[in-house]
Amino acid sequence: MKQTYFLEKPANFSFKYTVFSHGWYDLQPFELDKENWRLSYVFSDENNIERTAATVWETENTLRIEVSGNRVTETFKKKILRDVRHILRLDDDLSEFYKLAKPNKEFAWIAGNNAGRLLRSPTVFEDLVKTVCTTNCSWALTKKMVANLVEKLGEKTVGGKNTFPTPEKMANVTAEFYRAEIRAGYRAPYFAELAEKVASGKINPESWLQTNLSTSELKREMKQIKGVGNYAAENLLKLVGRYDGLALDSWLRAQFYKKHAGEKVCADKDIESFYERFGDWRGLALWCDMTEKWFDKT
DNA sequence: GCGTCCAGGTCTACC
DNA sequence: GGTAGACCTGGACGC
Repeated sequence: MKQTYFLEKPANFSFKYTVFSHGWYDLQPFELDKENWRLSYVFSDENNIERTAATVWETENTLRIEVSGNRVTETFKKKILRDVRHILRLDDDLSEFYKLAKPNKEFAWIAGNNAGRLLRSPTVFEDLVKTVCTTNCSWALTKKMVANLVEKLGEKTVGGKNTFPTPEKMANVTAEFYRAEIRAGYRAPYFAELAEKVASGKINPESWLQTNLSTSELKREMKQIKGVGNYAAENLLKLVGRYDGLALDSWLRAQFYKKHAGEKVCADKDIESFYERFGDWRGLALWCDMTEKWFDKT
């Protein structure tokens, strides 16, 4: 049985540019059908009792959401729609960023294509765990670690798909489990500690979405978590809507050298000054600039 | 087949 | 505060 829901597409929104904004679409429980441009995700309700896979795609004026599996309750339906809004960042206002991008010849395409919304998970906790999985390893290993988390700790839906594990579920296994089963290596004790702290309420990553802390204070708080350094914190900041950090990693640096420095290595401060004109939006400007070519293939 | 390098870094000890 | 070295994994590459 399938049920279909609809959400209105906001102005200045591009489904493809949002889904393809970074590698998250490639990490479970996301799944992208690139041929038909349909994004799937496995949702769970507030109490992690009801679970279902849903597929989102765009029509002319709307986003269509098809939910498979058992009939969902009205409360769960509302949560799925709320999560879709969150994931696709339908309520983000990028008009100020587009105003800065438009006059720049190299950046005008961003506003022209409604790019800049970065796909994210329904919870900050999930984005936090996934971000730690991206550190100091290849993308292939990141995918493997995330897949292991979902397959070995997630809850199964009627259709056989798994959710991303809850903090409680992750707190129930040991560091040795993360090392042996998730193949997390030195990150193993970090995951065990993080899950315990979130499950017990000692830290609340979801509060980062609405905190009154300044960006530098929030970054400091994020870096208190083992496994979260400068890059990881700045990446997370982008996912909670703060773009003043560049989140430079080896891939971004290499792309910048190629595009703007004639293949020569330059200092991070040179990269920073290149995007200074974008003020608090500089991290997003850098990311869009470095990923522009991705969209040639879509 | 084997050894080495390195990839979407971070932590800790030491200065 | 700045820096060197250790830390897991697994794919790519050279031999």
